[in-house]
Amino acid sequence: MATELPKAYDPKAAQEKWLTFWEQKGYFHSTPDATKKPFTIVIPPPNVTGALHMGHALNNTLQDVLIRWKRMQGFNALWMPGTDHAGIATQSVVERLVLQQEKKNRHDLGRDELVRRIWEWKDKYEARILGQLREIGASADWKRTRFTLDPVCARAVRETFFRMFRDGYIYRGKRLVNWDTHLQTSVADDETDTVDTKGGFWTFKYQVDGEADTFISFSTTRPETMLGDSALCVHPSDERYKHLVGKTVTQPHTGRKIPIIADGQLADPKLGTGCVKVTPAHDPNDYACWQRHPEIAVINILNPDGTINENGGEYKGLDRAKARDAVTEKMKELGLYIDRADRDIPLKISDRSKTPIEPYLSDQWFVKMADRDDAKPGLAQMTMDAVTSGKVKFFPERYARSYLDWLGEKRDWCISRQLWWGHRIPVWQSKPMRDKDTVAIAERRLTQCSALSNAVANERAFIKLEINTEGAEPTLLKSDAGAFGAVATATNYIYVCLAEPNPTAEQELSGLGYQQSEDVLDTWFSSALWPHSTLGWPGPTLPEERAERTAPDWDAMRAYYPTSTLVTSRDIITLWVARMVLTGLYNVGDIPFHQVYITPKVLDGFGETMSKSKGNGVDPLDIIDLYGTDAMRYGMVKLATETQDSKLPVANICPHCKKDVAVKQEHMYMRTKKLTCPECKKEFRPGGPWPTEDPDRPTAKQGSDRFEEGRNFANKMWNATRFLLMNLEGYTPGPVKLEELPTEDKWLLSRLATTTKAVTAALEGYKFSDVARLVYDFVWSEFCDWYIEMSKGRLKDAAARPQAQRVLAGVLDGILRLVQPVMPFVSESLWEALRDAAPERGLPTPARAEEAACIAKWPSYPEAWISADVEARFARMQELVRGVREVRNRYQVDDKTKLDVAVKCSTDVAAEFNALAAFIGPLASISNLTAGPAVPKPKPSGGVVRPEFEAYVALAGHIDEAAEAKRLEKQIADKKKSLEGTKAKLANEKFVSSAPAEVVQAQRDLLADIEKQIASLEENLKELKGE
RNA sequence: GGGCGCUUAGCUCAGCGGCAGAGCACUCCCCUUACACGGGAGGUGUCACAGGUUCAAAUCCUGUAGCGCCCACCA
Repeated sequence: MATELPKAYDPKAAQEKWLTFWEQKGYFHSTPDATKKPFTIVIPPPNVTGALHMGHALNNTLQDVLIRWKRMQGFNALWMPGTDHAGIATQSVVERLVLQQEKKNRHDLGRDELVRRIWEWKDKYEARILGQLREIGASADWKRTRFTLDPVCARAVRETFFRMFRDGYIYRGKRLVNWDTHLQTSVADDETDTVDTKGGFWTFKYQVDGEADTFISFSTTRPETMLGDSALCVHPSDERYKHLVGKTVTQPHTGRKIPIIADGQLADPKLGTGCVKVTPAHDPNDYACWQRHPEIAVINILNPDGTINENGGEYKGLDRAKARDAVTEKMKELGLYIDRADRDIPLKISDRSKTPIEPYLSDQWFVKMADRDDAKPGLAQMTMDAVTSGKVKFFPERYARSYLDWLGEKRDWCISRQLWWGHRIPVWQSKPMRDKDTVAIAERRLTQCSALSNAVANERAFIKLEINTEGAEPTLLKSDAGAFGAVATATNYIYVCLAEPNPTAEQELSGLGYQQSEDVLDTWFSSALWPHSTLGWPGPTLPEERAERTAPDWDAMRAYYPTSTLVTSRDIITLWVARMVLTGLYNVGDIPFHQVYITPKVLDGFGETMSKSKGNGVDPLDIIDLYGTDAMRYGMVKLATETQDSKLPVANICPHCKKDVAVKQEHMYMRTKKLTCPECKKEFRPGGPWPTEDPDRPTAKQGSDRFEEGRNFANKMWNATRFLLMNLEGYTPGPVKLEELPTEDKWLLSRLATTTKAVTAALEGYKFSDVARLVYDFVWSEFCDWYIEMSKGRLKDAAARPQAQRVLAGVLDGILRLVQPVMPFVSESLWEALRDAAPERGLPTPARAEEAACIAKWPSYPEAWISADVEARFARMQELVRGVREVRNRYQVDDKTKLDVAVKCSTDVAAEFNALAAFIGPLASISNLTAGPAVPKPKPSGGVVRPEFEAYVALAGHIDEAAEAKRLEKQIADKKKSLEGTKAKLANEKFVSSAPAEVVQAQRDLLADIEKQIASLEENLKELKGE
């Protein structure tokens, strides 16, 4: 009969059981279904490097809450899971591994072998990450799992590149990029860190040509770049140098003549000597200066590995640091050295290799973002319009601004990366050609390639000429010694882009000496396509495919695109969100999602962002292990307030003696890898993202009391259900008629209806924290604390029992539904228990329960159940009960005198008690009203006892009369003060006329209340004094 | 330098015009047959600071300070 549950909820058993069950049932697999409205979320694909962290836990929990909720609401819910290949991050991890284990670098391995190793590595870590996602309860459609290098994604990437190339959005150009000399690749700005480093501030001078006695001095933090100087620059209004502008100096190391120019943006008269050297190829500001002064040269002096190249003359081959010393030394020898001062300089460091970044001029591919002259849309503007028009909405709204501001700059997007791991750029490039005739010949040759011509005719290949004869495009310039000014070298190219792999055409191209670009695409290029590439875009692309548009993937695209909500973190609004909107509009002609919810950030206990490099991360699996998945999820939902970031202080739990050892900030900064337990004095390694185990020292798990709330909550529901199951003997389903129910039932149903409505509204507004709070308060403070207590009496009464059982089962049913999106495991466990005992249940009319909570219908209750009147009466009753308890607790009143309370306290209250006669039965069963020690004894007083019970207290005679009198007097004085304030308020005409009627009424009630209280207190005081 | 947040109880955070709140921690009482991951009661606050608007400000406005994040920049 009644199932007997264990006394406490065991999260581990439940988790394993339900994960398996859900999967077997296939609840989370979605297929296109015309009868249901779709609700789609694509996961922000986690990098295949490393493990999940707290940020993932937060982000994915929230997505899962939305998906589970919408699924219950009857939507065709699809949560598309997957992972990202994360170009640099992944490649450098594997490169490092290979270097450690085999002492080989990537060039030793070769491209194919390295890529093969990375795939191997990826398979392993992807499985781990997906496993972790599954463990946090993610109800994703695992059958659709995607990876950004999957064939479906590759196809979409290639198609996008092809179209953009064809439409003139993608071009090749030279840019100063952040060059990682160690990994020999460019890295994005966000993949660098800027750290203050001790450096120097050198001042040198050059002699002005033709004027033996005239010198001009300048300062620099990087003397070695003097080898690449192509000008000196002063401020145009700087009187000190005005007469020198237009003259030249001879750079002593290279013998190059360089001009003195004036540029108001580059030179700051107040800084240093007011004169600055210009190295366009190795400094972003100088590069910008060159763009304003194209007459000066751009001289690259570095090899990709960071050594000086042939442009550095005799310094060729030297490492940067050695070159710096040598260059400085030479200046000393020439008597051109002035001084050197210590200075902290901001040094850009590559996130991946931890080596200094070198600004470096190189060939890159770009996506043009600016407006266009032709009819085609400007990509940035188009992407902005999607948000300004309200088609894509941000929650919280303010984040739309970061999006718009960034796009507003319309800066071109550099999409090439000098890596091996990623989508290779599908462009074949000719050798540079000197003149137009050569180009014409080359063009003609291309037309003789049959496979290629065929592809061109089918719009599956595109040929583009890049004519630079006029020097329109910046090229790497080397000025001849003794002359300055740009000498444009003619560099004409033919580029061929293939829309899909085409071995024959590729063979033809290579026969003509064309080479495929070595570069791969920026990871964000493939992530940008995620919402549509994972759904099968571009669908049929070949003519024969287009003829029959029946491919299943194409159906998915039509069924689920645009997706509903994107849940992501604020720091990739520009890198990712904006670009998804861009490619969605460009490729599909529609936005990728309707709403973007930006999650808060989980910070460490000291308010800093968690990161691997800081070593302050927390492993969600530690939390799950200690408190259970539901508790972890509840904690995440609870902290997701209006994007208020939230600190998560943690303690290491000593693996030897289980004592909590607080994490200190210095552990983090020093990356402490060893701690001694203050309790058992044994050593352990603090918890955190350490890559390997330490055999000598076990690693501590990390805990945080912030997850206790969720754990306790799960247990509370568990036991509430347990209580019900113990009292379900003889249960019969039956409809519930509100008007026939006792007040406490009406109250409970009113609260249930209110809560359900509020929870639904909170979910709709992405107010996750409210969801957790609302459910918690209703379950704990209302259902358990009051209703269950009051039901105990009725369950013993044969007449009242059936009704009480139905209400209990019905409300619990609603609770399990409400809590399911947040705490699916405990909900499912209790759903099962309840199903066995009361398969038919529910309010107002019972029905057979669904086979699982996760597919149960989302609840909603009649609006008519919500009654302010009932809730107010119940609230007053609670107040009275609390008053009684307080008196009893403070003065240790025994059971026998309990009734006296009602009689001896002020007559008004007694009357109220009588008016609430309907509650007397239920009241009696609230344990604390009936139980209590037999012997009354006085207790030290403190605080305020509700005035309505003062009479009783006085009569009880168990008190320190002098102290009580004093306390009463103070209370009376306080009350009088507050009475004056309220009177003044009500006497104020402006208040009475301008405040809302209910507010004024509340003040009047308050006034009356205070007056009554004062009278009562004064009465008590009199009695106490024996007057 | 530009932008966006934050500052409320010992800790972590809600509240965002109308009698200062929750969880944890703390004090006292209670192993009352759902739950000690529990029950009952209690204490705890110049709502960062300074001005202003308002009958009324933790809440709105202005400024100041401290903290955090993003973006630019620092020869």
